Amino acid sequence: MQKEMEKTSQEAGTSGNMSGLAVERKGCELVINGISSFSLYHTLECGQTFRWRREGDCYEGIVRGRALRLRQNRGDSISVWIPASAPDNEVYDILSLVREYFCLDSDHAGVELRLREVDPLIGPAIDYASGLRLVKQDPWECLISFIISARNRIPLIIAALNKLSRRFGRPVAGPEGATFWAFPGPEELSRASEADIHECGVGFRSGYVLDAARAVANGEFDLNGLSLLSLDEARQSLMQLRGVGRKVADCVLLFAFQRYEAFPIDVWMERVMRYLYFRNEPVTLDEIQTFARRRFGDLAGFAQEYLYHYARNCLAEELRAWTAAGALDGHRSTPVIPG
DNA sequence: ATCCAGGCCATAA
DNA sequence: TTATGGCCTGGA
Repeated sequence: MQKEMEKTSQEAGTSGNMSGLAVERKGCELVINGISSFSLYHTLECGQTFRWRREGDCYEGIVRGRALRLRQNRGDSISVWIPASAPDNEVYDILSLVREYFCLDSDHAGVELRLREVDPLIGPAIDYASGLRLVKQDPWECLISFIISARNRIPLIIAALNKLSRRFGRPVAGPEGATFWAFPGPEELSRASEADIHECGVGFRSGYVLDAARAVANGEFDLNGLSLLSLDEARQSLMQLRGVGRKVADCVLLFAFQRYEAFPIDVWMERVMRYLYFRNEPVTLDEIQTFARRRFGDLAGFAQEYLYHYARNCLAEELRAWTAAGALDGHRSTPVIPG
């Protein structure tokens, strides 16, 4: 096993991106050192995912049907729980899963550096959440998650996704005898009735979820095929699904298909962009989109996550006061006419 | 109580 | 093509 890990470390170090991961197996955990700028907290609590949960100083979740438990160590290092008696090949699978999901081999410090260079205003957001990485989510779970996110709140979204998993997903053995519930696949969900889904707290989006499940399950909608399309084509394709508009489509493309040029704009992003970049200028949503793509280019998605997370956690009061003061009135494409 | 929260859809001009 | 109202739900 030690040899296998050394080999892994070497491969990572010579893979062309100089990631230089060093992996070590220690009893029940796999320690991964030398990650290029990594914060488990910011990565899992910035809002891109919904189903990871914090347990003490660990985060637990399911990736590709496997239960994972992770902990951040000092510096850019994490530990991954592994069964003490796991054979080498299983440990290797877990390592591969974590590496891929968190994109551990990417030069994230370089991403942060480039963003700071192209935009001085984003500095504070990166200072606050340095190590925030975009993860590689399962496209199906990501799609349903963001359909449910429409006109909804995070605690309710989480509750709905967990209920769906508990009811329609498969149980997965986790650390220390714990049971995790995998998110149900399109086939499993397509066998549910709209009433079943509604009972999970999905609300008026229940029909959208069931439609999507059926379309994907019967092959009418090719989710994996999206990776072959251009960003615009893939977005148009996703938006043919009921319940999927521009914002939800961009979230799926960014979080599941690594289309880092995507820049999803929700109410928080609209507020923070107007506040930081267009303080007293009238701009439309489209103009904000265009501005972001031009300024951040192929790193727009990263910029979006830093700004979104920063806005919610650091600027909430400021933004509330600003909008309450009527700052947005008259600064949209169509001014509100009283009376 | 009324309002609103990580949008989208169906109408209407 | 762009502007409005309504929508499950539950917490303030």
